[in-house]
Amino acid sequence: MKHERADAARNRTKVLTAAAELFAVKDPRAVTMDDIAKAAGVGRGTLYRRYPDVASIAVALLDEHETALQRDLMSGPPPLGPGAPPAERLAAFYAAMADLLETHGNLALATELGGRRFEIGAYGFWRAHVLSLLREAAIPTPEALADTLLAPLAPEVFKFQRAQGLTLANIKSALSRLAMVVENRPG
Amino acid sequence: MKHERADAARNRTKVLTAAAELFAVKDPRAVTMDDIAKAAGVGRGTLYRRYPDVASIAVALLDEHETALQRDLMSGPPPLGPGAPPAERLAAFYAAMADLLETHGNLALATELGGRRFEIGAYGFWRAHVLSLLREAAIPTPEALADTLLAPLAPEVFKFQRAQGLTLANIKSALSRLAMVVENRPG
DNA sequence: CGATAAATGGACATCGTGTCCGTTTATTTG
DNA sequence: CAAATAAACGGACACGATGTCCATTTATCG
Repeated sequence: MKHERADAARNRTKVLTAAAELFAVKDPRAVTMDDIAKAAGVGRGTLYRRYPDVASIAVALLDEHETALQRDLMSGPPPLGPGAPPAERLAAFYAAMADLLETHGNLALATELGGRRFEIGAYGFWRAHVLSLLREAAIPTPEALADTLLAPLAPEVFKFQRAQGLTLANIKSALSRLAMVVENRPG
Repeated sequence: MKHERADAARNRTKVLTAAAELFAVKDPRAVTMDDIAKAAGVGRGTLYRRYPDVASIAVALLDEHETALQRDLMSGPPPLGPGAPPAERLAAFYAAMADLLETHGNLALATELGGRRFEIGAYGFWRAHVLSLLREAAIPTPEALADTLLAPLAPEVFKFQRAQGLTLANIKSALSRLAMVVENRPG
């Protein structure tokens, strides 16, 4: 494929760094395409050329952190990666996601503007991962449970919990209790 | 207190029925104050006089259904009301909420426009209920778990699951498995 | 039947969106 | 190095929704 033009590349990074700054400083849901264009010193048209909306810019920024976790899930050491029992892997996944939300919560929030939560590629990945854990644990009809178990990881939920005064440890603890549902036990 | 003026009362019902119609027909997130005013045959100013935004109209509509459930939770027969063990009460609550979402999902969706999920009074009620069940079950530091257990009841989650082809029964089944986390078991 | 206060409705100013297109700039080619 | 070409740029524009404001209408009371 052809090389990206120099000015294009320069503007891309200007946009991304400016957007990251904005997301970090103010409420991500209040960040507008106009804001980003202004902050990046770029025209509106230039911005829209690459990104159709604010959420997709946030996705681009968050992506790098998410793919790191995704790699660990697929081929990292246990309990995150393969090798540990499903319940432990789920708990480890929860803990890792909580850390991700703690560090990049604002970004994650911006990612879902307009209720796009389920349309984003990452959600499909997390869902597939949880689903495979449920299958490995021989849970019957795991499809519904996968979404159910993913719901508490919604950025809004995490943000709300933190705003309530709950600590990261509190939340992780609640999530690890949740992870116990994949254990088969006497009915 | 003074009586509500006749025309005011008439317009109130015109607004509410028109809004209910709109929410039922089209995507609730696309319903605008303008739409409702037009459909109700009422001016914008009249609408804003009573309701500050679309979400609050949806709240008014949903309220009646929610309060019925809230009454049953507090003083209805078990397992929904007091008397049954916490795990069963939670499962019953989940089932009732799933039914509510199945019937009034669009309304619930409209209720949370602008990410207001946690600011709405109803959420506080559900949270208090779950919290009391967790306390009764002697779960340590139950605060974080309450929000975690409530997260799968987000209207968007339910809607997504249904859109995926999952049945109401599938979802209820997943939720009742979730309810098992309140059972104390050998660690 | 006024008088009074409440209720109404639409015009207005503002803001964000997404598109369109004339202009500028990087890159390629001779 | 200079002209040619294609890509990228940026701001103007039209649109849609919001929330407010206030002149006018309407219900209610004495």
